[in-house]
Amino acid sequence: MNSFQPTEQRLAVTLRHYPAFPREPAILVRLVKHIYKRVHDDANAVLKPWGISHPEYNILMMMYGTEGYTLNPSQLADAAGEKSANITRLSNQLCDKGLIERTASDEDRRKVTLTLSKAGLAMIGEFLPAICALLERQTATLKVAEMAQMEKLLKKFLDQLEQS
Amino acid sequence: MNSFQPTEQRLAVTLRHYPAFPREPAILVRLVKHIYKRVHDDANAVLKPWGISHPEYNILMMMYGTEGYTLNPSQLADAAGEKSANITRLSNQLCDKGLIERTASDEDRRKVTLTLSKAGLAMIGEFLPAICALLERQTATLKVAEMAQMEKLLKKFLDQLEQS
DNA sequence: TGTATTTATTTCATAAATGTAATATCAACA
DNA sequence: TGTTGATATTACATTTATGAAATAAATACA
Repeated sequence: MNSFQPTEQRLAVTLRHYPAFPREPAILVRLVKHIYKRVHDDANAVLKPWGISHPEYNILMMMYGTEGYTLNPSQLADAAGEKSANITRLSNQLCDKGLIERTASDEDRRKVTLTLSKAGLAMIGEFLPAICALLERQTATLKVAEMAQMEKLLKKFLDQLEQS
Repeated sequence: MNSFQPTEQRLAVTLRHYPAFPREPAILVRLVKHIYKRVHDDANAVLKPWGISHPEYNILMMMYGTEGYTLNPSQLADAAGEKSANITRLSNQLCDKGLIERTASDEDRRKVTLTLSKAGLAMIGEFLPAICALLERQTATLKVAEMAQMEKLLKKFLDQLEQS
């Protein structure tokens, strides 16, 4: 019934061929992949009317979530989970669209300061209702306690990933 | 201490700016993104000695997990969660490397049959121990019950994503 | 049979992501 | 002060992913 079944089915066969294969970890990794792809596609679809992509949205939201709407590329890379080369490209795009502004920092001239522009702030105000609706829809059947539980478990998973 | 903190911190500020923003759903989506990136990078690193990428690995494993090691591109797209254009490119690469074979189907000549080659099967046998070790490491701190719980919750999440 | 529809796959143009190297500034300290 | 090493950012080349259109075979059915 769901898109995961073909994947899960193949894992069962894999286990018959290779019994040492760790089923649970593999299931989790594959579920995460499926979910990520879906979430990514959905976000792109919702954002299309504003002409921005999901990664661009993430950048904008990380700036929106920063006091003063200002940070520099390396902080942005951390917050958005993108590599620095991607940050350069994405912030160029957003500059071209007039949504953020780039200025050289005075104290440390290696640094660059990125700030949300008025237009960027305005656009966020426009698409946020659609994004909120999407997020609500995507989790409509999940109970609050389930989401909290998932958050806890995913954080533990991420922690372990980063240590290993 | 972990890479998610900057992201979570920004979500807190976002909520002050825009209280209607659904915190839990947003947290989950961002955790999934972080986890996926990490898992993807780790797998690429482990597979590098064999000269294959994570998506190529996924293709090979979906074939390994199929009776007769044979399927056609559209089944493969479903199982691997890749778009069909990607399947063409990836299966071309794997053909070039001699890991899979492509033949025209007799019953339905629109279809193409992809089969794991002897070399492909052999390579899987070689890298599986390293992959198993990776999966075990990545989930070392997770208890069996926690993984089972996460599987259940992630499946429910994915189901909802696909219906909305 | 002939025509229209649907399904399977690929091609091609474009966009997105990544790794590596290059550039520039800063900090430390002899 | 000058030199060294570290850090921040960007540029460039390459790989990877995607969407949309093209091709070709199967199916439905008038």
